[in-house]
Amino acid sequence: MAQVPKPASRLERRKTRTRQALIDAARAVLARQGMAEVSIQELTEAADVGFGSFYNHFGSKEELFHAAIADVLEEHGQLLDELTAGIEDPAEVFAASVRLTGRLADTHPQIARILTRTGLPYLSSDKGLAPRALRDIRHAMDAGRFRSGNPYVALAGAGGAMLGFLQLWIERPDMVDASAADELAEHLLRMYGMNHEEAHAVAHRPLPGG
Amino acid sequence: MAQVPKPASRLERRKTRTRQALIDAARAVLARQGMAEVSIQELTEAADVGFGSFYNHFGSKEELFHAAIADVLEEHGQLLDELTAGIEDPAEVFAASVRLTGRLADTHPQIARILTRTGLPYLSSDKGLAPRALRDIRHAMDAGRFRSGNPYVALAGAGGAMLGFLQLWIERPDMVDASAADELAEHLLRMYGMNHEEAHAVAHRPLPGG
DNA sequence: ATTATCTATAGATCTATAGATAATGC
DNA sequence: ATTATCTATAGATCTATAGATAATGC
Repeated sequence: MAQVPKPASRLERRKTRTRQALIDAARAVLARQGMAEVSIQELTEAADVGFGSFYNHFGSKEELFHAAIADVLEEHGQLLDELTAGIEDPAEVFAASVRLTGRLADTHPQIARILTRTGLPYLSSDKGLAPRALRDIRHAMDAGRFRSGNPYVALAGAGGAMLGFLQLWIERPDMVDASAADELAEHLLRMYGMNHEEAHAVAHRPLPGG
Repeated sequence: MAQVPKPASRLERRKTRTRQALIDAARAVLARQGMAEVSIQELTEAADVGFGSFYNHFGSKEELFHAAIADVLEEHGQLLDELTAGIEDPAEVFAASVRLTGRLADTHPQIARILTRTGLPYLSSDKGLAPRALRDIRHAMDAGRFRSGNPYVALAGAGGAMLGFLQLWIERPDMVDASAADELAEHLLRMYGMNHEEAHAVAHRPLPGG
């Protein structure tokens, strides 16, 4: 579902469709259960694709799941880029990303579940969400909005806290809501050195995209 | 390895030993690879136990891995309880737990790896580390050391940040060290409402147990 | 003519159980 | 005599490939 340059020939398009059907099936599985509890057979059936076609696209189940996770991370990363494109204050860009990602448990439960299940090891990936978050943190540090420090450590902390928050929301939906995501953003701003007032203000400005 | 009342008869002791051998083998596997990539056969061989004995103790691989994770969480939870037993200030108890847990990547790499691989879903478990962390957070809130709020949300954030930190240390050991764990604790204290000075002080007091 | 997809299957696991063996209890 | 462990194996998957079919390109 992550956006890609349009395929050239009809043959290419068919190939892409088959591949995406497999990825979509893998995403559905990832949101529900572990990658272990599914056979390639079941995946191709869910994708409505012949069993043998699987090997035209992926060498193993792991490869498919990896592609599916990359697809999810890229999709959400692009969405965040679009929604925050108009924001000037780099601290607010970061805060808005946190608030929007925190809301995923409600707005895009599939993505939220995939993130909590598989996200941690991707916090130091060079594709998807991690490099974007790193960029935003660096911008905020350079602009003097965040106390400067090691941006990787900052990212690991913020990203981990985000995943913990989503995990809680998914497991105990009665205990968390969208305003809690705003508070999480506020907390993280404070963690990066902002004072209480300003952190509160920045984390409660109007949010793009609803 | 988590401590248990001593077994009664010699028969009981033998049974316990077999069970623990399986759990230890599972822990070694969990630190290295996913639970999927190992057969029961390989686990019993690693434990030096007859294949059939597995089913005397566990109904499935998942059951064994669950027991192994509980074992790890309980072991580290007990260690933290012992080491922080002499600390009066509840904020310092919390900070010391964070600092000690952050150091696991260096002091107990197996435990650290197991936590990053499997810890997130156990953040709302009622056994192991989660209930202890919740207790400490509540104490600190009751004592007015932390700004009060929803302790579950606080735990999810802190626990997630911890896991992200361990993940980073494991993957990029050049980028993190023990003092970074102290800074993480300081950041979390700030997140819970402490001012900069005091957070710094509390997160840098002498640490029990080395 | 080329390329992707589909169907069918051989061979390789892997799990769960049955029955035999060894250790402990009394 | 009882209980746990061990060995061996039947049956059930599951993966990877070979060969046939269908769709597209030229």
